[in-house]
Amino acid sequence: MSPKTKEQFEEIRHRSKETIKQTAMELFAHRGYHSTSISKIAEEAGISKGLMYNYFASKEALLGEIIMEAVHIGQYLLNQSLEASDDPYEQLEILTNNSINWIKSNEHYWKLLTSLAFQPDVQKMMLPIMKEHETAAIQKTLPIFEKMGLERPLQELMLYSATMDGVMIQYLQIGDEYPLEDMKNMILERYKRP
Amino acid sequence: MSPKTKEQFEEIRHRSKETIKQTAMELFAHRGYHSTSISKIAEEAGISKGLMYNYFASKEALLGEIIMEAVHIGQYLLNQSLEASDDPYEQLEILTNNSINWIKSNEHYWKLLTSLAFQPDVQKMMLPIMKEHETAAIQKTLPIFEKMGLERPLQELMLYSATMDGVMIQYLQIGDEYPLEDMKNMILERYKRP
Amino acid sequence: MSPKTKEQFEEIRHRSKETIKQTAMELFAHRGYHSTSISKIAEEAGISKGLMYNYFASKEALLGEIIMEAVHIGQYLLNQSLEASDDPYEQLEILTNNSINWIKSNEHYWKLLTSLAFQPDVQKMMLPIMKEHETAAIQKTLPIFEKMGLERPLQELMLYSATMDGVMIQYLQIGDEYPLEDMKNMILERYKRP
Amino acid sequence: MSPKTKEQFEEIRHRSKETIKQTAMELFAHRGYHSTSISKIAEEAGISKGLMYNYFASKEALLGEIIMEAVHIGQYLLNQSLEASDDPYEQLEILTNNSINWIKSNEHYWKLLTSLAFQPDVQKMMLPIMKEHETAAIQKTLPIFEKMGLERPLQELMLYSATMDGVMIQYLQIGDEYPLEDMKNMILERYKRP
DNA sequence: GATGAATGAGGATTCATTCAT
DNA sequence: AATGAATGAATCCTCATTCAT
Repeated sequence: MSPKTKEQFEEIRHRSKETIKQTAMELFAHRGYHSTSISKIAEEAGISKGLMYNYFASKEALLGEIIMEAVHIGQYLLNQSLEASDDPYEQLEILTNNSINWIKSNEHYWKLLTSLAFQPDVQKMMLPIMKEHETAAIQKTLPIFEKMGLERPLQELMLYSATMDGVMIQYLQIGDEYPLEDMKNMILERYKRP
Repeated sequence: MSPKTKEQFEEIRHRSKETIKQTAMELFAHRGYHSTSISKIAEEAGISKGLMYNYFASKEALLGEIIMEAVHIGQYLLNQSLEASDDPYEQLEILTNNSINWIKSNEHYWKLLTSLAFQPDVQKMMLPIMKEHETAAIQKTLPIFEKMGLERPLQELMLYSATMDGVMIQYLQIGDEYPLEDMKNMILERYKRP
Repeated sequence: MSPKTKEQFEEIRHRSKETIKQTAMELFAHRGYHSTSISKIAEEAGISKGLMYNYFASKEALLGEIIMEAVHIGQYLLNQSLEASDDPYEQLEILTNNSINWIKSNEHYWKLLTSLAFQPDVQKMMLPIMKEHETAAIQKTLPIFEKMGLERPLQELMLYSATMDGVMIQYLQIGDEYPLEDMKNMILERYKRP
Repeated sequence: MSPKTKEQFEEIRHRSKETIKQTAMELFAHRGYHSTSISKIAEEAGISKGLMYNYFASKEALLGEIIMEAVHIGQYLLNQSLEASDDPYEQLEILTNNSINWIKSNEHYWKLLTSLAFQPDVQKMMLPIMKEHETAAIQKTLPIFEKMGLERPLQELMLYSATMDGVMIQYLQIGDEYPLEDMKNMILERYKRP
């Protein structure tokens, strides 16, 4: 008889949103953003098409929230790595380890993000967010290479970042056969304390 | 007025196909595969929608031919680099230079290819081709690193390849501000004749 | 803390219904019946969507009640005008004045009613009510023109009514720039005591 | 074997567009703009839903073209009436006759236009067109009342126009039982040569 | 009385593809 | 070879209405 409390509604909303986001993320990652229909998401999430729109204003908005979540995780990961130590060599090792571990256990996210990063029509929406995030990431990461006393720290950072990107991308393409650990060790070999 | 010979017809057909492929490629690269309609391609190429289907069985087939072309160019590039010298250090330098130059002057192709490579729905179609090509490329490139006398030539090749991929991808994302030459030099620095 | 009496419940219920009706009426008038969603009405009225259905069986029923209210006001207006005098010239003057004043101070109602009156899909529902009301109105108004001793009182009534409708409609379309008073005076000029 | 000529395509296009416009106009008039779905129009016109969009960019664009057509007819009617004579009394008589005859034989158009004129959401689109047309109509019609030597020609024009609107609207509501001819004669009675 | 989550039918629109000429 | 009209399935999205609490 008594109506549901605000907290109950809050709880329901939260759970539904998370379910939808999770389902959508996996589908987007597996089949591509454009090739995943709202119908499919709803079906897979076990809800009605209409309910989607109770939680997300549009397919694009849903994607937006998923991306934001990934960006925030990325930021958290970076911050955590930097805070774990003051020594640049350790920082880089931790950052590299964290990144690779995170990728390994969250392939979905990265499959999705890379697929989006290269789709021109989606880029328009992601680009501002990504650019901002990237700038912040560079500013935070650059000190590592500066403290290492390298000659051209920015270039070193860029090469490190390109290599990490390349490795991750190839891992995503190839799968578990990819010698991720070997690659990681070879990368870290380069930035060893002299 | 003279009736066209079979060769002339072939020639016309070939040129039309090239025009369409070129147009489609640019549109795909600029706007994304899914966001580019057959109508738009036909319009841009100055032909009718119907004629498109005279040349290509489907939108997917058109995409397929574009991809194949890129793959062949990649193979040609690799072969050329390898044939230019017997010395592994020179070979790698030439290969690296060729790759980077080719990317710089054919951004369209690579934007498209990378965008496709990460779209799961397109991957299904590309993957067999790409896998085969990749295997062939590894077989051809591996000797370079072997001849260099490196400890683990395959891993070195994979890291080289990942780094090149990462650099190219970042260049495509960032554009002319990206220090492509710097990156190239830093990469080659690593594989210097001892 | 005293339990509410039946009358108090009735009173609360009545006030809630009035609030909803008023809100709905303004939204319908401003944005159109089809373009106004139940959600919007509920939100604007500060209640839940579900509660709406506690008061009104459907969107159509809500509309129906709004229309009925307007019809009743029209009837009241007409009766009041007729009762104010026995002299037909005075009666017509009062009726004309009342009508115009009422329109001026209740634009919402009339905007809505005219918009509805011309929407074929709504007409089906309104028509019986309107027809009945119209017949009653004619029966009540006709004596005015008969008492004036005009040759063809019914036709005179119809022309009067058409003119009033036209004036009101143009006023609703044009707004305060419309010379409503001038029009009124010109109309009354025609039905002056000889 | 030979492909269709440009003229043939032109002809087909023209016929299809007209069919769609005609069908849509009748449906809009009978059932209301919002209550008429593209599906229904296509079905009634005997074509596929998709074809609609080959000819009209959207439902709204289709409506727009129908409205423009009506506006042009109105302008033509007015011009023709004015050109038929120099005598204002004759001009008004011809205009009145023309208007009423046109309404009688084109109920659809006027049902649609009046229904649209009062739907707030459609108004946004129609208003600029209608306003412009109205201003032009007033400028053309005003001289009639001026030449008649009436005291306040603009007001007379407005009352005439309101009356005509009212008569037409009531005719549309009531149908053939409405004494259209009587009304017309009574109106013209007022503007008789002294 | 009261809430808002959930439904699902229906609507506008897009687009790869076919086909008569 | 060439055209573009025509199709219809699929897509995103809206919204009146129901219902468990």
